[in-house]
Order: sequence, then C-alpha cells, then structure tokens
Amino acid sequence: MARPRSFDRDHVLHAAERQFRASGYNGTSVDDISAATGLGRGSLYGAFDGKHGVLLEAMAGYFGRLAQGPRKMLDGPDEGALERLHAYLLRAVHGVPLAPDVAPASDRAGAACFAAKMALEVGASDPEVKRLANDCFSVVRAAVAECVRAAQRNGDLDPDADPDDLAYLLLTVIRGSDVVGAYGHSPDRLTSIAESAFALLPRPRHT
Amino acid sequence: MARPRSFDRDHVLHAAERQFRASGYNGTSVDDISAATGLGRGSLYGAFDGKHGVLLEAMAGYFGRLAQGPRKMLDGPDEGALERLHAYLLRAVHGVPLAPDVAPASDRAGAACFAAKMALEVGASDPEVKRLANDCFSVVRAAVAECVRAAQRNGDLDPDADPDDLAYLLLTVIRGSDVVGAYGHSPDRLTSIAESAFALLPRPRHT
DNA sequence: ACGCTTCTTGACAAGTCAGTACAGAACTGC
DNA sequence: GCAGTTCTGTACTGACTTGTCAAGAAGCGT
Repeated sequence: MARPRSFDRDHVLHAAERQFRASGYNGTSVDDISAATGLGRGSLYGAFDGKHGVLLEAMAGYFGRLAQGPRKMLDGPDEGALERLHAYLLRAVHGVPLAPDVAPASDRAGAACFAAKMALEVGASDPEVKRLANDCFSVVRAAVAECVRAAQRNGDLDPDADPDDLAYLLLTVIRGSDVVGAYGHSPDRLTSIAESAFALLPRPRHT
Repeated sequence: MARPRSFDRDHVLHAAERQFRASGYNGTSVDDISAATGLGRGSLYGAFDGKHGVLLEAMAGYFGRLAQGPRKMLDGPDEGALERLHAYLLRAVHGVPLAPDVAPASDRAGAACFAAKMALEVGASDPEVKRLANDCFSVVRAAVAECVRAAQRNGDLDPDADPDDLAYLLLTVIRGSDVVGAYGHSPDRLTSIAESAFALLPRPRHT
C-alpha cells in the first residue's frame, strides 16, 4: 500500500536514549536526536511526536528491557535465591540492571539508570516521566522482594525481616550507586558497596 | 567610592538554587533566574558570570551550608555516636542533610540533594560541577565515617567492620533516597528505609 | 554639592530552539 | 507500469536563548 519505514524503531529509540543520557533531556536538541539517530526531522515527528514523544517512547523501551533483567536474574527456585540476589546486586550497582547477556557499559556515568536520570531532571514537572520512572523502580523492587522471600523460605535470610523493607533498601542502594558511582568513584568502590550491603542482610539467627 | 550592591549575594544564590532545583540547569533560562532573584540581566552578569557562574556559585554556597550540617549533627563524643548517626540518617533520607535548625523542605522532590541533581544532569560534560558535587559527597562521607569510628570505639558497632565501607554504603543510601523518595514514595517509606539501614549496621558480636 | 565609580535597567543582536509545511522519493498493490 | 499512500529530507517560521551594550540611577568621598 505505502512506503514502509526505512528504520528500525527500537534501534532509533535506543540511540535517542543514549543521547538523552549523555546530554539530559533539556540539553539535547531535536537536531541532536536527528544526528544521533540518522533520522530527519520529518521522520521524527511522523513516527514519534516530537522530542517529548521520543523521550516517552525511549523510556517505555527502556522499561521493557529493564523489566526482564531482574526477573531473569532473580527468579528461580528458593535454593540459590540469595546467591542470585548477590549476583544481581553486584551487577546493578555498576549500572547494569539488565539481563546477564547484555554487556556492561564502558562508562559508569552513562550507565546510570535512564529512568532515574530523566525523573530527576524533568520528573517534577512531567507526570508521564514520573510515572514511567516509578514503573521502572517498581518492577525492580518487586523482583528483589520476591527473591528476598525466596531466600527467606530457603532459610538463607532472617524470616522475621520484612522483605519489602529490604527490597526498598536495596533498591535505594542501587539508585544511590547511580549517583555516587557515576562521579568520581571506581568500580571497585561500587563493588565493595554492593558487598557491604549484601553482607549486612539479616541472616537467620542460628539458635 | 562607588555604589554598593543593592542585593544580598547569598540570598540571590539561594533563590537561584531553588530555581535550578525546580527546573534543572538547562531547564531554567537566565530570565527565570532573573525573575526568581529579582535581579536584572546586567546585574547577574556583573556579579556572577552568567548562568554557569551562578550555578557554580550556588553550588559552592550549597556546599558551604552542607558541610556544616553533618559535622554539627555527627561530631561529638564517642558515647552517643550511634544515636547521632541514627538521627542524622533519619533526617538525611528526607533530604535534609543540613543542621538540625533548618526546617525540612515541604516537598521531598525539591529537597533532593542539589549537588547530586546538578551532577547527574550536567556533570558528565561539566568537570567543575562534577568536582563540586564530589566535594559535597566527600564531606558527608568523611563525617559519617568519623561517626562510625566513634561508635566503634564506644563498642556500639562491630570494630571489625570497615568504617569507610559503611560510610560509602550509608552515603549511597542517602543519595538513593533522593531518587527513590523524590518520586512516588511517602515519607514513612523513607523513614523505614533509614531504619532498615540503621538496623542492619553490624553490631559487635557479644561473645 | 560635585565628581567618580559602580550598580542597575532595559533594550538589542546573533544564534538556537521546537515544530510545521511542503516537495520529492520510495514502496506496495494492482 | 501506474496510482496511491506513506515516508524522508529540507527549508521555514516564530518564539526563545544567551550574552552584550549603553544610558541612567545611586551611593561614596571630599
């Protein structure tokens, strides 16, 4: 019937995401997006709905990828749940909350959670961004909480601890490492932060 | 000799900080700063050096205020160090890393650490902002580490734990609560995050 | 009271921004 | 091969941006 699109939508959104990450939302112009994606202005406005539309769709795409990561790494049998949580924590503080098969970003700053970055920059005045970011946080938190519960069932964590509280705390550590880690601290430091957090998780009291 | 300035420099910088907080760096125009501070364009360029200069000085002012808060709350005798740490944590996760005499901000989002916000938005391409933010983090971290050491000396924390590791971890929790707390979570949730973190601090093993 | 220096105000110019419109290209279906 | 539809690229517009400049106001010292 008509001419098909000559670009891959997801690929374009990913390129836009990188650009937003590097320069922030207000720091990137439509021309920047155009250059980063290779698309002309017209195509951008046709396929998405301008700059804001690109952001929302890029965040949605990020959410889609993000949602699978923790589940893949954390879901599973009760045995090994604590080890899975350990492995996930170590990855997540380095800004790689995705599945094990995606390579870590070369620079920690660029790897900071996209949702968190956008939420902090424009979330206060942009309810849609705020909501998308919250979705990102929730999906991670839910997966972590479930993994904590599994570890509790397996007797690896104190059953009296509130798994939701622990999940919130771990999520907070992960988000915090985006900020702390992005600027001035070595990967080793991030690793030791993750190890410290993990080591402090409440073990069952062996009576 | 000459006409003196008709405005209070610190007051202006504080107003600019609020504006930067609300709209981000790239999201606020010089006119916005002008409106927020009441200063005309010319005065802004005369007193500071344009928008970027205002940001740097506002961050420096923030640093100055920030640096005193943790010290005031955390420094002191070894007895009570753990309690001081507890009180500080509770305040800090609510975005009030300042001295006890400054009132908490009404909105958690606006209270997110100014340095962290700016660093995340423009730090990647702005070394000066990056450095200032790191200074802010360091001063808090050093005060926390010292307080941890005091608590260890007093026998309230496990002396085998690395105080610097703990300080990094706590700083990360505080920074993370800027992000987690700013969007969608209640103050109660933040309090419980702080309490969880505090409860997990390694107590001395009573043989 | 006067001159000097600095501050303040408003306006200005050059550049950039987002979004639109239009013309041409490309592909599908027949 | 042709018609129709959609995509693509570019040029354009109006608004907004930053930084500068010059003229007037305000205080200080004498």
